[in-house]
Amino acid sequence: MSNVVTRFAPSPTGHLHIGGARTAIFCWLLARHYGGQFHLRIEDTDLLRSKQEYTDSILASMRWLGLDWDGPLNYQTQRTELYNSYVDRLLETGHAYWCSCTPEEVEAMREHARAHGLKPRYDGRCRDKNLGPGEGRCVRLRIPQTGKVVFDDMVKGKIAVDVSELDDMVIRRADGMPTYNMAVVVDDHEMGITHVIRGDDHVSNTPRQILIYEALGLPVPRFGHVPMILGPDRQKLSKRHGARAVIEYQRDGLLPQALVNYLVRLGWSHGDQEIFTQEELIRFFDGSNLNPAAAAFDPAKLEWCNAHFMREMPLAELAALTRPFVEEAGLSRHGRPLEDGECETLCGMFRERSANLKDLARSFAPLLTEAAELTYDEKAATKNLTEASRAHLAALSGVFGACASFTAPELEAALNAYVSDNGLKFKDVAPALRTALMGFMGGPHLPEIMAFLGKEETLARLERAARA
RNA sequence: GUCCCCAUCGUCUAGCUGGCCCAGGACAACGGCCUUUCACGCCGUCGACAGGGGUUCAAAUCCCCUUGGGGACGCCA
Repeated sequence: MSNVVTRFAPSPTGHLHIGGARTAIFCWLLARHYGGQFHLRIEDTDLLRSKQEYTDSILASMRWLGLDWDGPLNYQTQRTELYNSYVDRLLETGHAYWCSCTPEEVEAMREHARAHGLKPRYDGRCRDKNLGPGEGRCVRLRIPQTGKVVFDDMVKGKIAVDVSELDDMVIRRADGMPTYNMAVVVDDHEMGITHVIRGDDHVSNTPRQILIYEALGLPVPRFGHVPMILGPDRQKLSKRHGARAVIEYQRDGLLPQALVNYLVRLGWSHGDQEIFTQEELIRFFDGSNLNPAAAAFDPAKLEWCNAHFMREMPLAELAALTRPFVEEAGLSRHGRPLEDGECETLCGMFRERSANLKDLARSFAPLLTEAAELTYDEKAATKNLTEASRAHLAALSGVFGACASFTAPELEAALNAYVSDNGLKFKDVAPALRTALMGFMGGPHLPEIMAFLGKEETLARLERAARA
């Protein structure tokens, strides 16, 4: 396969959702795999619902996901002249004709057909009237009366539809605007699209579009219809499934590479491999191994995937991405923003305990409040801050106070010395120490916590807990 | 109603040129190990070829039917 050109054609009537994002990813990967081109086309012909802010949002999400596109952005509006030149061509060659039927009349035909158990379709009554343009007249495609439209779908295989299932569809409305199928064919041809990958709700449009290509004498591109994404309950995906816009995942602290990885695996596979780098995705995604069955969206696996990437990525990178969430959470250190090094240290300490950047940032909170502000988990305090353990905390305050450099190794050595010198076991003091330092039974290793807190803050926490 | 598409563990899937599959991996769940805690990690358990007919020495893999899902039948996109 050479010279692969794909496209993603969203309508700017909302933010980019995960279904569209997955389609875009597939298109992008196919183009990148074959060293071809990936174009973006904004289908904004729905004037009422299309908004510039949605176009901007979709573009922002595309960039965030790392899906760069080639060439200029294409808008469908203000190309009616182009579309109509193709319609004219069809009219001239006899592949299309003017129709004076009103929408009401057509609706009546459909009702009639339906009532007789037939396929509701236009009966072609204006086919041979040889009408010209006129008020209220639309243009219809003159489709073959017999035969089948057959195409080999990249994901579903051979699909055949008898032309009797189709009718002479409108390609130009009475108001002069092209219909969707007409515009898509013209655009895809003009853009040199070789592979059309889209949601499988378009399979039934495909034979119609192929008929237009054939009437125009244009080469028909390859089609690939990917199944829609279902909710965890196997129903059509909706907001209540936690399946939202890409921008929302971004706000919740998901990593784009994790979302991409998860979405790609939903409907595509490469053996048993679960985690891919972008390079691997490009190398392996050749348009095969696409699953023809619909897949259910699983938030739990997405979360696992994200947690995985958070653990694997370079710490400095993670820290840079986490910082905005720290600020958003209103966290600071002694009233000043975190330094890069501090943020990185905290990320290293907490990253394997969080599944997204937002939670990661929030998990820093216990280490960023003042000793007096730290809240104790009631159960932990009752259980661990006993009279005996409080005495240990007071003693430990002196032990740590004597540490000069206050580094984790030094603190660990001091703590171990205290334990063994007093004939204790580590667990005789650890729970109390943890409660005093974190406020609850969770978090990183004790010496690391103290090293980050620093001598003053550490002692303040020990003393406060010892008094409690 | 008509047409099109789909069908392996709860979920994502491997398998699909039939035998290596009394079906493999991952997420989730559960149990254990590690461990001061929470996690991570590691080990293990539970768990599926929708049903019925064929074809074949042999079927998850091929064919048919049934059932169950989904989609489409607009001068919407």
